[in-house]
Amino acid sequence: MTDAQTHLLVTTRFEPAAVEDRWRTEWLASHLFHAEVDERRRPYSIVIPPPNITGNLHMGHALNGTIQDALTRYHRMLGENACWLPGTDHAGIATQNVVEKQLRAQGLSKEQLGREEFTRRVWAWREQYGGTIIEQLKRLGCACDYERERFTFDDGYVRAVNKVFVALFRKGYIYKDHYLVNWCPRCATAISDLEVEYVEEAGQLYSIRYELEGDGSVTIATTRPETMLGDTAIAVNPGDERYAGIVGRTAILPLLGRRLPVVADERVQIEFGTGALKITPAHDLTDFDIGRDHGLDTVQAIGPDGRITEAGGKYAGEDVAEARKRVVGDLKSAHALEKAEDYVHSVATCQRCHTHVEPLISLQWFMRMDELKVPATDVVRNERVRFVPERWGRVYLDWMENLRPWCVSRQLWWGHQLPVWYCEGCRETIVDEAEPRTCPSCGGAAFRRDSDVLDTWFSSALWPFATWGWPEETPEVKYFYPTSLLSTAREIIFLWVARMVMMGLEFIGDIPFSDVYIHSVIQAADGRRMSKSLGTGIDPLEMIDKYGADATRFGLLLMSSSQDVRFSEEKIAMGRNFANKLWNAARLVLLAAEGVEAKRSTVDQVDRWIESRLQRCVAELRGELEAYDFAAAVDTLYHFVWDEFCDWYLEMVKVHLYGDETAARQAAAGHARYVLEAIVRLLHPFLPFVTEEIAAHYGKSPLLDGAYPAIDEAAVSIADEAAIGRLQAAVNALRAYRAETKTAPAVAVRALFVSDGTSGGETYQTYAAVFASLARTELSFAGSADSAVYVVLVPGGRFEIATPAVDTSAEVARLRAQLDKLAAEITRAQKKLANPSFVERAPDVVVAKEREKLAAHEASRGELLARIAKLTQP
RNA sequence: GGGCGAUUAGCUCAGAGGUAGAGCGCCUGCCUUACAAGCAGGAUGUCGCUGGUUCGAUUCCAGCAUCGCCCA
Repeated sequence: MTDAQTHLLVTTRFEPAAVEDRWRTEWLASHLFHAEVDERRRPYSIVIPPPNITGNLHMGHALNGTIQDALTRYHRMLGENACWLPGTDHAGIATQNVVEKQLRAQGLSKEQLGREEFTRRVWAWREQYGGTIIEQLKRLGCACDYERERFTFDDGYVRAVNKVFVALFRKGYIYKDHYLVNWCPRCATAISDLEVEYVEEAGQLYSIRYELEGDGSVTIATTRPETMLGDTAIAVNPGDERYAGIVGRTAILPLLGRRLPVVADERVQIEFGTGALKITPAHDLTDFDIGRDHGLDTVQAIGPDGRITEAGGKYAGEDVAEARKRVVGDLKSAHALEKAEDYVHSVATCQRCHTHVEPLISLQWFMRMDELKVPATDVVRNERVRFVPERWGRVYLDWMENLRPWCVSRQLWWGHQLPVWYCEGCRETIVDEAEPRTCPSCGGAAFRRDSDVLDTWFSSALWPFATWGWPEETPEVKYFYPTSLLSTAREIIFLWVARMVMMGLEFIGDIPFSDVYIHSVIQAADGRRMSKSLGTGIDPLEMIDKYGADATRFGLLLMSSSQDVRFSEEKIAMGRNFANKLWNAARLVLLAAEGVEAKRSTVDQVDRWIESRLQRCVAELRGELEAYDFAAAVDTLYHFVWDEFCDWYLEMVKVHLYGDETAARQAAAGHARYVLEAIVRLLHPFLPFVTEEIAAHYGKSPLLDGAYPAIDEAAVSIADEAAIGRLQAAVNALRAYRAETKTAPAVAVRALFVSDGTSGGETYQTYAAVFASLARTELSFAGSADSAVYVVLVPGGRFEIATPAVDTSAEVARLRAQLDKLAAEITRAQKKLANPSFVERAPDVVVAKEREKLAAHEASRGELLARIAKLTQP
């Protein structure tokens, strides 16, 4: 016996930890996951949605990683040239915040260090911690092409970003403008709409009276009274009769005395508050639009530091909260405050630091989306880019329709600095990929670079092609682009997916991926969001430690769904149990089939049956994978392996494996090996470690280099399935009989089969040994039935069981109970068939099936009645 | 305010126009020589409510209720 076989023999429990470490090392050392351009093979490529370098693996990453890995391995085994490219995102604000926090702990600020030194520190931080999440993906078993790992801030990537910026600028899509942006006073930068989180807060709705010049007044309602310092008009809806008379008049701003025109605008909601709206163009988007359309003044009352500006008169320098208090107090004193009611409203906050966001007019760089979004909308509408589940395609389209210009500049130090220079001589703006030597306008040679950096998503948008080496014309771009799939979380639809599609179409002239799979959000077990701050997060690495990576992957896939799901540790435990089951099945087969090669055999009906079932399993599985239905795929395999292969096939085949006939033993062992090897390959994309470990025992590792089992329709046999199905039903009936009659496990039962003239008996005769082994029942097929007092109905007839100690009344009760059930079924079927509408309008197959059922039940009832009559004879 | 999704066994979730399923948990019996992370057997449901379509609805449609998510 070899060492490997000894190991098999003694390891009755699969221990993941050591096995996983060994294979991970082996796979990486042998460059198994690396893919090269190969025109002769069909490419299958995935670029990972790059996690932040500040990130740690959470459940979402783990699920997404498992999905991408399963698909990568699956396609690789289908013979495609699969490449899954990993990498990370430099994550502007997030990373800057992390490093600033670290500096603060040392009593330092980034201003003290200066930009250059600060950037150097961030790079140092990145060197130390930025690779964490990629290492964690390795623990999950992810078959990424780690040799191709990219970072959104590596040198080549910077070139791609600059090239894109310059090109879009030259096309006129990128421009500089004063516009209202979301400003985070704490982060001191503009942030995008998508980085704003709306939080319900208890506040107050203030009604403030503005006197009109001449006579009268108008009352407006606002939740932010301090913004009145920036008011430049009052607006009412033109259809609002209450205010028809005041349009065109002038109101006086309380406290400051500024004169405000009263304008009419459709955008004012008649129902809200009093129906009259104060207009603060510098601090509200609707007001900004109204102001622009009516040519109103813009007064910036709140500055970038979140404090009242000089325009706010005596309130200048106060922060927003203080100013609100004082303004309200002063309004009260001036009798301009009519009322203040409690009011719950949603407040814009910064997703990163939860500071209240101030809409602020500011000079920023914008990107116009009007032209770019047209083709990007088309490709989703005509399904060249397909969303799964498809409803997310509509979400994408809705968002695209309402796109506003994208503010791409950020006032940060960590990020892609704009490729924009200003001539120190003539103030000329020069946009180019490299610093200019001389000013094209004045010939000067001194420049100042724009200090802003680009929104992180500007660079992420290039990920599907910049990762393959663009703007170089690399073979990779040609071969692996468009990629096959982007698998991601739903919030990413806006952040990345949409922008990747626009950029891909613009710069490569083709879609970045054909499929977009949006995976489930995994919530905490109690239905809350999984989050570190709530303490509801569960670390996938802990699950890997506890149950193994295979089990974690299996559980996550089982949880995945087309909707949100709650985390279920039970499902991971199922994965562990399943891996263990597979391991033990492999032990049985490999030890029993020692020295026998895998060899398909069709002599035995049981062998043909499992082959037929295997084919159905493969067909089902393939369909489910094509549909990205991972939970179903994993469930299909689970039940095939456990219920059919282990519980039935292996149990039945033991008769031969442990039997005396060499030929039958060899055939059975060869076929069992053949099926086991197919199963191992089928499971490999989901449970890579345990399957590799098993395959190594018969010298077929690495599995990735092998083929995925193909469908062989010819091997599906309805007749064999029917025959073995009857055998299973008969064994089940005998087991139920044993349980009902409390027959001790050690007691063998003797049963006489009496045929009802239909098929079934032949199989029972052939597999009498199976009954002995699975139901501890010795069958006979000839003899007298007279002594039989117990009856077990089975397909094709009945078993009559003679037992020395006959309990007639118990048996009659048992049969009567069966009779009751049958009677209910018969009544139901009769009723249905008696309904003329049913017989006329239901499909013929359905009616025929109902008739068959009725006939079968009536026959069984006959059997039962006869036995009861016999038993109750005096 | 607009949109999307959910409501099925004690729990977590599948499912499908034709007699309701899985895993876990529960009950009974088994350390049967692959596996007690196992084997065999068993119990459990007005499929959220109200209407409609249909021969037939838990499944399709409408409305309602409750919960969740996204967008504003």
